[in-house]
Amino acid sequence: MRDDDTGRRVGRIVEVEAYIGADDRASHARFGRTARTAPMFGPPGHAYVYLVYGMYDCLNIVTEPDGRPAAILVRAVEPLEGVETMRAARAALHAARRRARPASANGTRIAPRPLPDHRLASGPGLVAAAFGIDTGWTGTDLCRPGSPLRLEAAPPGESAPDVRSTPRIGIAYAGSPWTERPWRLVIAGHRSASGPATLR
DNA sequence: AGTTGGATGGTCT
DNA sequence: GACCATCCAACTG
Repeated sequence: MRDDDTGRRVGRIVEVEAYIGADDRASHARFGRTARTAPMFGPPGHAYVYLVYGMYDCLNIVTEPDGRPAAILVRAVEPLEGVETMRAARAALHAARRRARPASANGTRIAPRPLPDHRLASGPGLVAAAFGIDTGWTGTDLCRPGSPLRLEAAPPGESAPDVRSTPRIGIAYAGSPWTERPWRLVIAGHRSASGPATLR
């Protein structure tokens, strides 16, 4: 959840990916400890946020003890509270993208279908956009009570979700066996998971 | 419903 | 100078 004067935003993490160790050829840590990846080397429970494709920020949770590079990429979140704040935060991104692309050849533009609440944060770049997270959040303690950005336990009594594992997304460059490692974890069939409906 | 190409800038060789 | 832990509009069928 994000809990500060920008508006309280709460969501349930429904999809993550694990990047573990310097030998993981899909991990940023494959280059060793650099200025960018230093946060991955610990301490655990803190945020590692990076910019990808020049436009999208991605939120990671550092996992292993100090000195060992590992993190969990938060790929999708089910919005629970602060939906309007998330929508507004995403609007800025939308506007920027629309500016970047010229109108179609005949000049018409089809109005995009309104985005349903459950799809507001269904992708790693969208999670960061909806929660207003950028690289400046790197190092934030996500486990400290009262932190403006933090993890909370699931509500007590909530039944354990049906979690499925698949290969990780967008890492073809890593090669075998890293491309096949089943280190993407999703709540089975969840409508807020990333990707087209047919792949959820 | 599935595919394609472009935006965009930090990071690493 | 090449690549990229992405996303969406605009295509095709």
